[in-house]
Amino acid sequence: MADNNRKVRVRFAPSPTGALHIGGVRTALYNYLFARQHGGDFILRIEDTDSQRFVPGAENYIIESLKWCGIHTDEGVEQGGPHAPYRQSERKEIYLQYAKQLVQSGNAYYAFDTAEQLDALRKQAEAEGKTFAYDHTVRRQLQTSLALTQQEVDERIARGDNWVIRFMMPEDEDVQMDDIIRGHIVINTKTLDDKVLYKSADQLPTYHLANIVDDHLMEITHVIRGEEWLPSLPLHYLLYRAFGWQRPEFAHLPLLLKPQGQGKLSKRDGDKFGFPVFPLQWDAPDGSSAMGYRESGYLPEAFINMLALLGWNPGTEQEIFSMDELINAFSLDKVSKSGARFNPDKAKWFNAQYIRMADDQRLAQLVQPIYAQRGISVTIDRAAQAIALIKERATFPVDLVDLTQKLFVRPADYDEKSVAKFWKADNVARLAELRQLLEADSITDPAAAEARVHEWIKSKDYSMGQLMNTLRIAIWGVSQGPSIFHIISFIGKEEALARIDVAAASLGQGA
RNA sequence: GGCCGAUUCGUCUAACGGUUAGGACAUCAGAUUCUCAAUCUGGCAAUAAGAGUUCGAUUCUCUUAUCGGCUACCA
Repeated sequence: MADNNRKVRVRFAPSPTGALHIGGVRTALYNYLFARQHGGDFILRIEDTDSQRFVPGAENYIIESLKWCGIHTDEGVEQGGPHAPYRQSERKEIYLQYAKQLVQSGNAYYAFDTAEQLDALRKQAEAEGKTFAYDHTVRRQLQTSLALTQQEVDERIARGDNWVIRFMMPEDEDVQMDDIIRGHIVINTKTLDDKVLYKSADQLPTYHLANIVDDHLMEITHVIRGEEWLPSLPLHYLLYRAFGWQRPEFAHLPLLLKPQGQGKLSKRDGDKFGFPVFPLQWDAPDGSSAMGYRESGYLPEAFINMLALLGWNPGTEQEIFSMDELINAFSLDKVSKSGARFNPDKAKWFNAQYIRMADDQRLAQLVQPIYAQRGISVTIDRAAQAIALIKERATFPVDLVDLTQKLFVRPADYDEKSVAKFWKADNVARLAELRQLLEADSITDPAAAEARVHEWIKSKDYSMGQLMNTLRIAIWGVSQGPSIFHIISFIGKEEALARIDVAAASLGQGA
């Protein structure tokens, strides 16, 4: 059915009902990767056909999120394009004519039931232990254009009665469908109901109609969306057939599951799991706010890499992928079929890998505000040098500052445990000797200085671990951290000697 | 309830009828280091259950179980 000569065009079509969660971002990402790999277009369409659930700011949030992720749209609400507008609320007029076309062709009908009447029918069915379905068994008994005369229908519409247009589902037909990820699927229409295509409540189409019409008009070739849409695939197939349109290929992605508990990840989950579910911080109109990956210190490349591997894998053992590598390696038939629960630890690991690979200057820029916040003034170059010393031990940008802070500011206090362990009379006396040695040394080359000091310690038959840690406490405040000679060479000899003196004055001679 | 989908280490996954069922994260040891990380080495750890088909099933079929989705004038 799909014509392989058509240029690949895919869309990400979120509903602006709140922040985009990571499942949505992943759907966008897979669409983007697929488009780029095939030299096609990636379109951002906003499906705001639910006036009740519309949330101001959500659309902008979606756009900003995609930008941060490095997912570039070719056409969409922001930059426009040949099929503008890309916001369904601005395409209102289009849908009604298509809905009417379906009525005319005998594929849909008007229904005049009120919400109360439908409610009553559902309650009644429930009381009988059944589930009410608006389908072929009832559509001729209810107030529909199938049961009423043309004249009655015209009158009701003319006098302003509420009406909807419903799809007329075939009574008993096996719909044969193909999904790129799931293969062949068959569903009998007996189990399906007559879905509303056009709503009276807000004079807008439902998702089903708007989606098919727009995908057709926008020449979408592949629909890549979440698995929650699988049940409506037969309806969509039938709609394409009713219109006589060429339908796109479909791929239904496995869902992202809640990290704990059960169910699919939802927007309401916010960051209650101790890590974000949103790409960017989301300040909801109700005043609540949820953390984002960006604000938590994730690099967008790490975030994307982690997300790409959640439900897809290249079949090789490669795990670190740049966006370009992803575009190259991505393939829909390597997308897994089952839902994925993601692992916060693995996400952190990815971030650490990317911090390690990141350019020192870039990290210094990124972290500059944190230094400033702590009242530490450093140049980018100096910060970059400091970061180079410790970046392989950082997971988040804030770690870079934590780990380098004392390169710029003397230790404010001395770690109790370290002091108890190493700040002893013997060690302190030897530290005084070592101080003299250092004073006489140039310490321009950390490795050479280290070699000289180590040799001296050995010649004196002192304990390496004891003395070096005593020195570390004096200079660094705690018995952990980067190479002490790198520290000394970074802060300079004068500062190092001063720190030894300060420590001696404040910690005394030791026990 | 009905319909649809899924089911490999704790987690993400590889193995498209023949492997000692592989990797990564996490975890636990050891090595290394001036310390802490990082790094390296090694360990623990899985085919939901039961029937078939087959010389041979993680892989194909069926049943059961479990999980998930949908079942709105929401998307």
